Amino acid sequence: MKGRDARRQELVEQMADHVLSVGLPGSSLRPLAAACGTSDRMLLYYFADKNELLSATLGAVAARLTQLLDAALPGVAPYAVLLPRICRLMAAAPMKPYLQLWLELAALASRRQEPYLTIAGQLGDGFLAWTAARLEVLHEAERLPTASLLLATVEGTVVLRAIGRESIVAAALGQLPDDEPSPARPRRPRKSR
Amino acid sequence: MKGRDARRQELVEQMADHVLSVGLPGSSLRPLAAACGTSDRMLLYYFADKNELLSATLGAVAARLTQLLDAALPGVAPYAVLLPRICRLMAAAPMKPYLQLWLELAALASRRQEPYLTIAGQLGDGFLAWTAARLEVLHEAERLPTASLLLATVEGTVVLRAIGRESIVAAALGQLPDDEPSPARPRRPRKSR
DNA sequence: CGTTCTATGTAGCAGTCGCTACATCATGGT
DNA sequence: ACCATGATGTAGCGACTGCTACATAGAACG
Repeated sequence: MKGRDARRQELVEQMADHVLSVGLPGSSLRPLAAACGTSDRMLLYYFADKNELLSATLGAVAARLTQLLDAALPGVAPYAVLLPRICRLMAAAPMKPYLQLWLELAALASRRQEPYLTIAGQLGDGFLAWTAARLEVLHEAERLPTASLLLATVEGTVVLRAIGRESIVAAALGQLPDDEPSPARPRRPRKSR
Repeated sequence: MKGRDARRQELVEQMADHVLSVGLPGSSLRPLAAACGTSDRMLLYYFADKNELLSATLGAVAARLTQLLDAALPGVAPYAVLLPRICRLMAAAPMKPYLQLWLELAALASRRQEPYLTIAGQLGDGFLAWTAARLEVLHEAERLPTASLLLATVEGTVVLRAIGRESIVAAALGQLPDDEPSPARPRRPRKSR
């Protein structure tokens, strides 16, 4: 009885691993159960149905992502610096599973399917808050609009990278400083460090 | 014998209708066949397998999208005007089925699955070319980087709208002119204040 | 006329999907 | 000692998946 919630949490964490590695299409009950070392029968013993099970799992994934993002980029920076910085963060290997899942969520949310729409929406809000908190801004009134614009652009680079067009991302960011706000712009990064 | 290619084309167009209305998840053989008034048996008579069938269908969808986009926005405009203009175009009703499909494609492409990766990549290139052609730019060298940045931001707004966050899109575009490049910026158009 | 080729129907295969009915076993409270 | 409860296995259902084997009708062609 008391172990029940604990067991649920164990399962959720293991399912989160699985969902992150194979995504939603590979997350039917039997593979999920196998990844937990149990049976589909038991998953539906601990969870009412697949929807509840997936909601819990995606919640856990979201929590991990939040933690991962909070750990990265502790500093604050103005728009022109923050944008390429976040884009590079999103291109890093540890983010890949999350972003693949994120796109699957977005596609399902686009068809207004629950629970995906709600979960994706919350994740989006979290993203925006995280971005806004890291944005250095002259007037407070600019913070949310600027963070929104920044978030949109970052999301766009995620899509472009997903379809194998890193070149477009690079060209887009070429419009902006590499890292520190450098005034003149030779595309070659400085060799010293 | 010769009617074969014509028949294939008929089927492709009808399947394109169906895919646009229900997306890839609802596009298994039997529903697709029903939408064409035929049987799964016949689809696989005209196409080698589901992959070939889907590739052809998505190609037709891409052609329609290209036509639709070329018809819209004949004019040329600078970055700050073109961005909100394209974003508004993407928010228009006729674009919705295409963008839902686009996100599904992006999600599959993100997992490097063929033929989706290739098709999505080509669509992305088309988008970029289309954007670049409509961008008014001071120096030709800026065209591609600027169009890339614009495209990324537009794609981002598509994602944000997909997850039901039109508010974020609005905030982001609030950073930019509504249509004509007007210098001062009271958010309420034209009226007194 | 007879044959051959194209188009189509009917049936079904082996697999997966989410989900459930039923049986069993162990444990712990009374 | 008995029984209730919780945990788990086994088996299966009905629907769906992509795909195929077989049969057949009709048209084309010799």
